[in-house]
This record gives sequence, structure tokens and C-alpha cells, in this order.
Amino acid sequence: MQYNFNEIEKKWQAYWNENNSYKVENDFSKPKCYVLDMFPYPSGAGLHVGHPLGYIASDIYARYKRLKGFNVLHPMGFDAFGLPAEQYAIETGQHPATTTKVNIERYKEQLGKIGFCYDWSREVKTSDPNYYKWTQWIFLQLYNSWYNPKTNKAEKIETIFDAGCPMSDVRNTEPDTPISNIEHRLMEYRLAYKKESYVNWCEALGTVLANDEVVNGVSERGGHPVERKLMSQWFLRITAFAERLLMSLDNLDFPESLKEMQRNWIGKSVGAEIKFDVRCQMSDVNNTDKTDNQHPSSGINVFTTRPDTIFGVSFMVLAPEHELVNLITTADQKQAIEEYQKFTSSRSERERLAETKTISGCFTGAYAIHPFTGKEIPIWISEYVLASYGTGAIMAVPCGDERDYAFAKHFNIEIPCIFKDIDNSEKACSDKNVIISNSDFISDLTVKEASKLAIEKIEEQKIGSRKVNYRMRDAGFSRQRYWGEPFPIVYDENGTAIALTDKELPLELPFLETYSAGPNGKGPLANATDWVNISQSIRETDTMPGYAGSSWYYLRYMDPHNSETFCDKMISDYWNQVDVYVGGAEHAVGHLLYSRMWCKTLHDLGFISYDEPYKKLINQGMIGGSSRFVYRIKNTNQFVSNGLKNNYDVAEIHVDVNIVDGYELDLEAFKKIKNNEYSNAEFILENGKYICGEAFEKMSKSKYNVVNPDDIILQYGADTFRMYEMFLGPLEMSKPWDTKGIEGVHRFLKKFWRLFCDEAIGCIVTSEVATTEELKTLHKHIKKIQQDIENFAFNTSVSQFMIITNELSSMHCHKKEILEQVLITLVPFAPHVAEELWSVIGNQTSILDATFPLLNDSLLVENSFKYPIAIQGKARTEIEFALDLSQEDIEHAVLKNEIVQKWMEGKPMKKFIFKKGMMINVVV
RNA sequence: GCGCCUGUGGUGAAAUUGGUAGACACGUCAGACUUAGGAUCUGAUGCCGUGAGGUAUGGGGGUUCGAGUCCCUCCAGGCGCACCA
Repeated sequence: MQYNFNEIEKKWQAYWNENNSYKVENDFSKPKCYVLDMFPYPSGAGLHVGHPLGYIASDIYARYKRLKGFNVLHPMGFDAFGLPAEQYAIETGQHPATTTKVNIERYKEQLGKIGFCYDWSREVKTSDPNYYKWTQWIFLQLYNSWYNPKTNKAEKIETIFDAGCPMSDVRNTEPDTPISNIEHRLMEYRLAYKKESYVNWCEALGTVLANDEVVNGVSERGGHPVERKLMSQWFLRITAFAERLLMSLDNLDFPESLKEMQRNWIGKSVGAEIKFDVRCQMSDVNNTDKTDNQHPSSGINVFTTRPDTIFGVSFMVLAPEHELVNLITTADQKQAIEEYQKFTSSRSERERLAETKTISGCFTGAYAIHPFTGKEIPIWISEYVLASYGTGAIMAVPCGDERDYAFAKHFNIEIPCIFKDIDNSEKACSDKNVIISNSDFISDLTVKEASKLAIEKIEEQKIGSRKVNYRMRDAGFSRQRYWGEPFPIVYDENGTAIALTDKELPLELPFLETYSAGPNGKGPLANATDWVNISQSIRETDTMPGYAGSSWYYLRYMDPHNSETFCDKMISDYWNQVDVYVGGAEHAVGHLLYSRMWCKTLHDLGFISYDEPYKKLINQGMIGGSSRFVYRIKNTNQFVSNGLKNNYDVAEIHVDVNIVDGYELDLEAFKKIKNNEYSNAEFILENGKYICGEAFEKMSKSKYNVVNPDDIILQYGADTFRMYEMFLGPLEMSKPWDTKGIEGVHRFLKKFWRLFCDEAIGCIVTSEVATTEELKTLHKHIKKIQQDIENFAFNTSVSQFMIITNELSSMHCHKKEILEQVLITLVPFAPHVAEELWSVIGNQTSILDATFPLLNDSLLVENSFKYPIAIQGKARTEIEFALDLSQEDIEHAVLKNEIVQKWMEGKPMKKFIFKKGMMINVVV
């Protein structure tokens, strides 16, 4: 009986399928555990060996919990809507519905081969109308809610009319207010709202993108240029939740780096908002047609984190787009200002980012009045002040801020010094450990004291107040694309948005053969006129972004077929929060923040009982590719081996890692690639071999470094594959894939197999009674595996399996009493071989329903310990003592020891350091 | 620039609370069994040294009887944010 993994794996995968072995019931009587993977979007490329890393880890944990008696929810589904799916369909000239279906099939086939314990009866697909019906429904909950700052909760929009709420006046004083006016005002409060504003428009993708989908001024997807465009768009009011999203991070078991990313993204800063009056120039400003809040004399609001530096202000800067710029600019500066505005608006986001060091700006001709000194402060505009942050205006303190300093130097503006004993002639001082000086009533105070006092004074004079500012912006929720959830919104003849009723859901995405952009920057749905135009109203033609469906999918798995509600409350109370969520760090500020916000909203509205979706989050590392290169001597057909390449002028060419054994190129295979492109290649070898160069890069087709798990599984089996991926190193660590080490894990599984089976004889497991020593070995193993799994330290648990296998082999232990227990501990890691051997030793039932062995700590108690003896901190020898021996007896014995005496060199002992079961140190 | 993380053999990496650094593997070397082996088994393997021994966790300093682990500082790499007032 040989370890025939291919046969075994096929057999048991079929068995598990037929017997619905992974079906999970909502059995409220059992303790639950919810183990979730971030579901993939089904790309056309299929899985490479990097993808399953996290899935294997969560599978191990889920199986372990099941063996421990938990009812484990471990589902899988597909994030099938969205830009990537649509882009792939366009690239391959197919319909996204088709490609999505095909790709999902392919994914499921590949996942199936690895032997995951998913309950496929709970599969969700975000593009399925039965699913997105509820995505639309939740959108409507967001639409019909507002954030009540008093209760600090999302509430039904109706409560906004209650006494004391922002729109209480509507009902009480203006009963006849036209509905469209009320609607218009409500849009300023709804958690999902439509608003005209500057958005990230990507021409190449033909859509608006959310801030987290724009990286370094280009689209995350495809790297296309992104420009700022004024458009009417749907947004999610995630900023309302900023403080809660920030505060509750502290209690979540997320990686520190990820929490830090979210904190940075939310970007809380505490300071003050201060109003500076503007000196009114009657000759330049026509006062009569200005409304109050635009009137320049109402002043300029600035946000600062350093109110203590208020006496250091020597100029002000507005963002070029600031709405007051045109009002305050004097006649003689008008032309210069307009030119500067034109210059800045012509520059793309990317250009602006690329030249952050260049100083540019323009004087408006206007002056603000310092609230305390009454001094006139020139008002400038400059790119370095962003319209989208704070108030879009700053009070510039050149002595305390590097950018203000550089700006002042460049334009020759005064740099007043307000820090005691600090020289500002060369640079600004942003250090907060300083004493303020030259600052009237806050002189001689620390930064902290001065800030406090300055704010008090500012509030007293009613020119500003303490203020918390967040960097995070509301999330763009409109996409001018086809492949997404349609908005359940129509517009009446006045253009007022009207929500569909629950009964009208799902609003199905119409099937469009072609799905090119619609007219006037609208999405493809605008072309489907029959669908858009309904009696007296028109439908919204934008669709929702990819993150809509993924923001709540963890809830649908709990109750996937419910047609009455998105998830029954009893059921979501039972499964509750996701106990362990495993996925990549790339979703840190997108998906994870959005789903946290949706969860809080659903909680506030009473639909679920918890306001954080994920209790614990694990970011698995990325498995990178290890690329291989050949070196072609330029303009020849000759390829030179890596060690000799410096002697020639060569071009580096990626070569498929699958035709390289370690570093040695398979010459014959090389000649055959790319339709025999290199069939007459000549090689300059070293030691008779062609050695390739290497580099670690992202795994991708274009770099020929993709390793397909199917190939590995064919050669070594899924169990080896699973254990090897875990053996590579700590789960969270990124590492390159290297097929070489897999032999070690494969050898281990074969050796493990031989504990049970002999090639000639068959099963060799005996019913002999285990010795104490064997039991000790077993329970040491159980303890280690249990600990490691609970700590997600799967690399060391694989080591432990190797250790116990080596130990049992050398003990020639083939006893069922021991092996059966070890076998159960192997189930999470190598379920196929475990199931096979379970039946080999005579079990009729599946090992999946076995019970994880109970640890018996009493077997592990040692009664003696080999004490390492150190003299002056250096270990010199070992002496074994009983653990219950007194320190005096041990001290006495140690000092009598020859080796100890030798190293003490006759010097008297100063100190004898002794702790039970640890190293003994003799100090002389 | 700011924030977070990581630096240990030829390689991937171990090392609960500070307590024998390098577990477990890969690779390499030597050997056994074999017609053969990319099967299996045994042994060796951080570095220097024949040896006793010395020395070693990115560099330097510190705390301690004792530091990979704690503190300070510098260096290198990775990730994230980036004109954020």
C-alpha cells in the first residue's frame, strides 16, 4: 500500500461532496465559530499559488474548530460585480455575465482540488439579483437615514423633523413647503446622498472612482490618468462615522499596521477654526448683490492644529478654488489671480503631486485683520493649500511650518519669530517642545498651555472655536458603468429623487448586448431607453461601485436563501460577528472601512446586534514570484549562463519558471517555447549547465513566474501543497514562492503514511497498549498543535508533525492508541490523507466528525530537569536534578561539580542564581 | 518628510514570561541498501580553530547574574500615507 495521493484525494473529495460533509446548519444549540475569507473577484487568470495561502489558513482554523465541537460557518462566494470583471469582459470581447460565470466555474474547480471545507450551499454572488436585491435594500436604508450627532447614531430620516433636530422647522413652520425643497434639504443629511462636487473622473475607464481607488493620481485599476471633474454623484456619508470608526479600532483584534493605516486614512486632527476678518475694499467689492455668508467682511475661516502660533501669522493662503478668491481679489491683482487659477486647474492631480517642492502662488491684493493685533495680513492663493482639506484656507505661520516658511522666503514675506530661544533665520521650527514668546497673553507658555488659552480667548471673542478635523472624505458611490447594482432610485419631472419601495426590489440590471458609455458622461444604462424611461419619471443610470456588494456579504452567508430579509435577526444574532477574517492588506482603507460603516448603520437602525463586523482580522502575506532570467548576447542567438554574463553585452529575458529546475534551465524545453522561437539557440554554459538569474517580483503572466496550484497538486497532492504553503513561514509574512522545499513536506507525509501502512503488508497498526513515554510524546504534540493553531502559527505546527513523525518512527510505534489521536490532529492540515488512514485503521464514519484529542497535562509533568549550569553567564555543563530538590541541595551539588570548579578557577562564589526549571548561573 | 513593520547559517525559518540561539526543513558533504534512483535509511553541517576553546542574532552603546527578546542611537530593507495646515 503506497501513498497514492492523487487517487486518495479524488476519492475523498467525491465522498465529501456526495455526503454534504461541509453543510452547516443554523443550529442554535451549538457554540458557533465564524471563519471568513475575503471572497475573490473571479478574474480570468485563475488562481496562482499565492492566492490560496489565506484560504488554507482559514480552512485549517475552521476544521480545527469543528473538531473542537463548534458549529463552524466557513463559506465562500464571489465578488462578481465591479470594474475588474467588466474590464476583463471588455478586453476579451465578451459579456461580463458570461465571463463571470465561466471564471467562477474555473475558480470553484481550482478551489475544489485544494480540499477546502466550504459549504457551497451558502455561496453568494454579488451579481445575483437575489443577492443584490438586498444590496439595493441596504442602500435604501442608508438613503432613508441620517446621522444624529446628539445620539451619535444613524437614525431613520423621519426623526430629523423631531424637536431639536436640524429640520424641525420644516414641519412646524412651513407646512406647505414644496416637497422638492424639503427633498433638496434632506439630501444634505441622508447617509447615501447625491451631490454635485468635484470627483475623481477617469476618462479611460469612463467612470468616477472613490478616493481609495486612486493611487498616486492614477487609477488603481489600469493606471490611467484621473482628473477632477464637477459632477452630480452619489456619496456615502462615511465622514459622519469618522470618530466611531476611529475609536472602535482600539478594541478590534486587527494587525497594528492595518489599524494605523485606517487611522491615517481617517486623519483626525485637533485644533481650532478661526475666523479672520477681511479688510473690506469698497472700491473693489460691490456689496449689494452678495449674500451674507459670501460677504468678504464675514471673514475667512481657517483650520489650524497650532492655535498657539496665532501671533506668528504673517500671511494667509487660500486654495486657488476657494470660493472667496474672486470676491476679495483687488482690481489690480485680478488678472494675475485668474492666470494663476487657470494654471492650477490645467494641471492634473498627478502633475501637482510630482512637483510638491516647487513654490508657486499669487497675491490677491486683499488683507485680513489679525484678531488680536489688528495687523493687516496679506492674503495669497497657492496650490499647496488644498480645497478639500479643512476650510481650504490657512493662517500661515512661517516660523513654525516648513511649507509656510519656504513660501515666505520665496515671496519675501516677513517671518516673525514666536518661539523662545529659537533661531528662525535658516528654517522653520515645527518642534512642539518649545516655549511661546512675543505672543501677548500666551507668551512664556508651553505649546499645550498656549493652545488652550488661545482657544479660550478665540471662543470668548466669538471668532472661532475648538475644532476636530478629519482628512477622510465622503465616499463616492456612483459609477458610470454597466456591471454593477442599479440604484433603486427614479427621478420625477422636477429631478427629485424618489426611492423605490421594498416591493419593487430587486431592480434588475437590464441585459445589454453592448455596454459602451451613454451620452453626456452618463453610464451605459442611459442607452437602455426603454428601461430608463418609465411613466413620468426616469431611472438613475449610474450603478453602484464594486465595494457595495462586499460591504455586507458576511451577513448573507448566515442566511443566504432568505427572500424576506437580508438576514434573519435571530440567525445574525447566533452567528454574530466574524470571529476570524482572513484576507489581504490591500483592502485596509476601502472594503474594511466601508463594511465597518455599513455594519454600524445596520446596527444603529436595529437590524443587527453588533456594530463591528469582524472581531479578529489576519492579513496573510503576499506570495511573490521568483522570476528567472536568461541572458541573450545582443544581436545574436547565443544565450550566456548567469555566471558569465558580465563578459558580454546581454539583454535580460524572463524565462518561464516552469522550465527551470531551481536555477538550471531545461535547454530542450527552452527551445520549444513561444512556438520554437529559440529553436536554434546556442548556449554558453558553466560547468555544463545553463544557470538562470533570479529576481523576486509580483506573480504575473508577463513575468513568466506564475506557478499554478493545479500543477503542484498533480505532482505532490493537495495535502502536501496545503502543508507546504503553511510551512513557508509565518502567515502574515510576504515571501517568494519556491517550489524546491516542497520535497521536505512531501517526504514527511510519506513517512507519516508508513507509520500506518507498509508497502507490502498493508496496514501495520497494532492494538498494543501505549507506554508512558509514547503517551507523553502524544500529549506534547497535542499541546503544541493546539497552541499553534490558536495562534495561527501554522508553520511551527507543520514542524511539530514532522517531529512527532520522526519520533514515532524511531520508536517503531505503530499503536492505534497513539496514531489515531495524531491522525485527528492532522485533519485540519491534510484532510485527505487523514480521512484515508482513518478508514484504513477501520473506522466507518468520516474523520471530520471526530473529536480533537483532549490534552492531558498530567502526562507532561516532568519530575527532573537537566539544569544547564553557567558560570559568569556562560553555559559550561548540564546536571540533572529532581524538580522537588531544594535550592540548598542543588547549590551544594553544583559547587562540588568538577567542571564547575574548573570554571570558577578557585574564586569565591558571589551569587547563586536559581529558578526552578531554568538555567543555573554561578557568579564569582 | 511622517507613520508602521522587519533585519538571526548557503536558503526558508525556530526560540510563551529575558534563561543552553539556529528547532523543523531545503541544500551540501560522507556513508548504507540497491542493476539503478530524483526511493529509503544513517551521520555531519553557523563561523574561526587539529584541539581545548573562542566567537556569533544589521552596527554602536546601555540595563541585567543572564539580552535575538527590554531601553537609547545609528544603518539597511519593506509597506502605507504624503503640500493634511
